[in-house]
Amino acid sequence: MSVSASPRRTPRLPVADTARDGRASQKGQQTKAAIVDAALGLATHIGLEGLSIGALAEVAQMSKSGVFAHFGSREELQISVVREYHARFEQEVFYPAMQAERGLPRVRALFDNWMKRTSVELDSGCIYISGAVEFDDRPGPVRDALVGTVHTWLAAMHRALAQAKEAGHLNVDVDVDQLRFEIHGLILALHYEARFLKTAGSIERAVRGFNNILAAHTPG
Amino acid sequence: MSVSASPRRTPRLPVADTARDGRASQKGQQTKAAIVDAALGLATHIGLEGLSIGALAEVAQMSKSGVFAHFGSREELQISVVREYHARFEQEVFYPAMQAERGLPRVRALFDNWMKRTSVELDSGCIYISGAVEFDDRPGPVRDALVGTVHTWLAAMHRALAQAKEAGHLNVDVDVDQLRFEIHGLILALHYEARFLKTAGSIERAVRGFNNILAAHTPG
DNA sequence: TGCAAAATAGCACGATCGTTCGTTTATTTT
DNA sequence: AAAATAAACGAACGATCGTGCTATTTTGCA
Repeated sequence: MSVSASPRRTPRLPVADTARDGRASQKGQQTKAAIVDAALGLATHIGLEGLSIGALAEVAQMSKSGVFAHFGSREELQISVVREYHARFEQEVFYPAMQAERGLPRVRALFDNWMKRTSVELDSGCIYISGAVEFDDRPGPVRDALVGTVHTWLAAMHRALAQAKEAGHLNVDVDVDQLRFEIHGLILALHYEARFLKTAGSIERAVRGFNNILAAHTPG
Repeated sequence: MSVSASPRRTPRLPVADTARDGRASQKGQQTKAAIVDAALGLATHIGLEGLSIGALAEVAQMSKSGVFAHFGSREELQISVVREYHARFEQEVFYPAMQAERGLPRVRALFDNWMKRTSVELDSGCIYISGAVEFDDRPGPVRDALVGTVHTWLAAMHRALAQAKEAGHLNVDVDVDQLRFEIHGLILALHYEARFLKTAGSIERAVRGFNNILAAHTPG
């Protein structure tokens, strides 16, 4: 029987079945993971929209239909990529920073990791940024997934800032949302100028910008 | 004789011949202008990469080949769009601001117009930003055209800031490049949060950010 | 070891892509 | 007016796209 012989029209949705039971080593899961890994590599270079199943199959050394069967639709593939990116972002940026103590240290750690990721991936690009451009007025589940994960991340940043304020590391009158907005701008400028314009010293500019912002809002 | 019976291989290059002589009203020029206008409208919504000759022909109510003949290649079409966007950007943002007096007033005018453009075009998008994502690691003439016009604009902003410093409107120790970087970040954050995340109040955030930056670098 | 199920391949489809070519229609020049 | 040039069209090309089928192979379990 065919894999895609589901009721009809509905595109299969194999999705979040990362082995509900103990053994997660059904062959399929691990090839799917490999495909998503390759897809992420492609998507960071050419964007979620540029990601094609044919090119992906070539990279993964599989047939188009073999790749396709794992997702049921291109959209589902894109969403998987977004989720994978989110997971790695969390792993590289968020969790390590949570080991820094609450308040300014943690805020600094978050920003540092964020910046590091943005500048390390200068030859691969950030999906949160490229995806924003590709899906800013293209409604649908991919956009929803993107918005969701970005919101999650920005909310984490917000929380860290709010805690810094509570801890007295920031002035009492500081507007946390405003701070978050300005910090976000620094990252975006870093990404734009370093990756697109190839302007030297962008990382240092971002760091200085961050310090400028903090200086304006820290007591003393 | 056929229009496209040129030497062979070389894609025609009608390009920058906006009527070297007096009368610029060769029929072709004005349809080309109309096509570029329509192309710009499409490109701001779906990006330079999303721009297809088929879709453009439909919008322009012409045949695909009729549209194509005006450019000789898709790349040349994209470049034409970049140039047109640049021209309008200059007209809307740069020139009006040059009537404000040198120094801080002009800097403010430039930022205001830039912001206005970024937020007015919230449903259409900025090609300098979407193009940066689409062409950040895709070398070629389109990328070159984009980088060139963006540099031109950022240099203009830089100049205005330098003049403000000379005029004593900014502290003598201020780093103009740093300021420009941070201001650029505010615009990018505005574009990202307002257009993609649809966060309310982003414009006010950008304005406040701008004032914060200036406050940190103005005397008194 | 055998068998059902899952995973992958193969092939074909309709659509759309950029581009080429030959022809026809408009416009301009003589 | 005719002759010459420019502009626009229509059809076709090879490629690639996502997706739908049907086989075939591989896998995991009895």
